[in-house]
Amino acid sequence: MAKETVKQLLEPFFSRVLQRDTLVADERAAITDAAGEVIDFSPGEDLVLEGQRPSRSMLVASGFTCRYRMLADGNRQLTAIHIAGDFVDLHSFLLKEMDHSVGALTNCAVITFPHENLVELTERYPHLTRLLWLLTLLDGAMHREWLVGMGRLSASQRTAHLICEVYARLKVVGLADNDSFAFPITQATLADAVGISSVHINRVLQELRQRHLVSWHRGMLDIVDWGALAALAEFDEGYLHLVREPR
Amino acid sequence: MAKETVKQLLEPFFSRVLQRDTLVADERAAITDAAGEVIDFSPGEDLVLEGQRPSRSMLVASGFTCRYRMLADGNRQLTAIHIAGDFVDLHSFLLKEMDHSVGALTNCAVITFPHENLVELTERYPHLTRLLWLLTLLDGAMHREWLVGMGRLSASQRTAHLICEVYARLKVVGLADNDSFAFPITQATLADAVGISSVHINRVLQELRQRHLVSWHRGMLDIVDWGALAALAEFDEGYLHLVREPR
DNA sequence: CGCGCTCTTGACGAACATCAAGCTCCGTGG
DNA sequence: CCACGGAGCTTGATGTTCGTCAAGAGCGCG
Repeated sequence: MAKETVKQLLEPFFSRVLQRDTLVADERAAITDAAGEVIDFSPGEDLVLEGQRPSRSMLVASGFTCRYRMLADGNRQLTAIHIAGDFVDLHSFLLKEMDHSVGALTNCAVITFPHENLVELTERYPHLTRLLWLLTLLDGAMHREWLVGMGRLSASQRTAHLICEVYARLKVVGLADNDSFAFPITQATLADAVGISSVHINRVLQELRQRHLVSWHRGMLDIVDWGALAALAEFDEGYLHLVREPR
Repeated sequence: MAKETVKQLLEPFFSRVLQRDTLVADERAAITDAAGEVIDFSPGEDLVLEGQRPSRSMLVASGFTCRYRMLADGNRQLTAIHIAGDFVDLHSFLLKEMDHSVGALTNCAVITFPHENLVELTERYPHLTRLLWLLTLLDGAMHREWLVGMGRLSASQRTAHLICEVYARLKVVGLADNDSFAFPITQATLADAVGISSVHINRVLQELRQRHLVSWHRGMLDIVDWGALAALAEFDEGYLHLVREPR
């Protein structure tokens, strides 16, 4: 894989990082050099499975992926949705064994980072290490936000919240504008993210449409009334920590 | 605060770390030296509040604490319960602003680590940095586990799961044996952790007692039938990553 | 044209919230 | 020693949210 191509694919990642801190040229180069193979996945394919011990971590260059766990009764629960610029399993670098699976929701391209390269980065670049660490802390912050919603918000509030979050994150990597973005996933997948049945997500979406908060057609999601949507969801983007400062 | 006292208070922390990796003497000393003031808290007091920008992170030496968020309707949702040996806000070192509060559930003692000392640790001790990082990844793993439960398990399953988790974690720091441990919190707090009402947690606990899974009296929790409890909760301690290996 | 996947709808039931009241336990002060 | 008060626990009645089951409609794709 040509280095120029990798640089291109890493653009969303650098956007995400530079939204929170700065990088010197040396650090940028070190990351680019640490990249390995690039892999494509189709919808429904798994990037990595629960129980596996990956020897590399994966960063989404394009498309949507999710972390999920299956339960005894066959139900599925997503714990994260990942977009371009996100590491999906950077934590496996230190946790070693995957405690969940990662699946592709759409066609997507993924950049791999061999763990031995990551070890070297952490040995040589303390500031870069803190930035990689920060990215996993952002995952944790999003987990907490989902957790609060799961425990105390209604199904329509959680659905609204998820839409707000995905929109806010897509904006950072330039994949959303005019209150609109491509969101080509099924209602069943959305239900698994929100923690409700696929029948109920359908009724929730009808409610959100009837209240003129969003419209969602052929994989394009339009936010009709951002203020009302965010108010319903009690959405406050603070937990995304979109502030550039020294880390 | 005498250094010997700090060493003593750090014992649960070292137990936790040494359950997952090894530490050389130099690293152990560096951590001990990085500790600052020790602070005591009473039940109901807050260690740190949402929106604050702490200049130090706190490690629980004894007692129980929790992370929580308040919602518009006055409801509360816990996102973590912390025991001796846990950092409650190590993430604030890099996230800077707290996106949730941390409260004391019982009397507790807390060791502080000024962020400037943590920066120095990360500049000088790459392996130690990875271990601190690992601890925040464990928080993330627990968040995911709670999330799956919130989305797809019943109230009694989630309650059983929480009990299993707390028990497994307390064992690591030597605070549980004979299937029994001190758990001096109110039913209302437990309800806020599980994401249900205080009326319903009461009924759930009655069910768990009647099914001879646990008993809970005067702040002592006894696990009567671990196998059945873990089966009900679909509890598998894998996500706690209790395996010693090089990180 | 027909097949399969996704979306939609209605009827019914289970899980859990809310409201309201009474109870137990335990520390405090007379 | 007992009366008092308050926090936490317990119980019953009732309503809402959401799950499950079952069937059908729309739609893209071969």
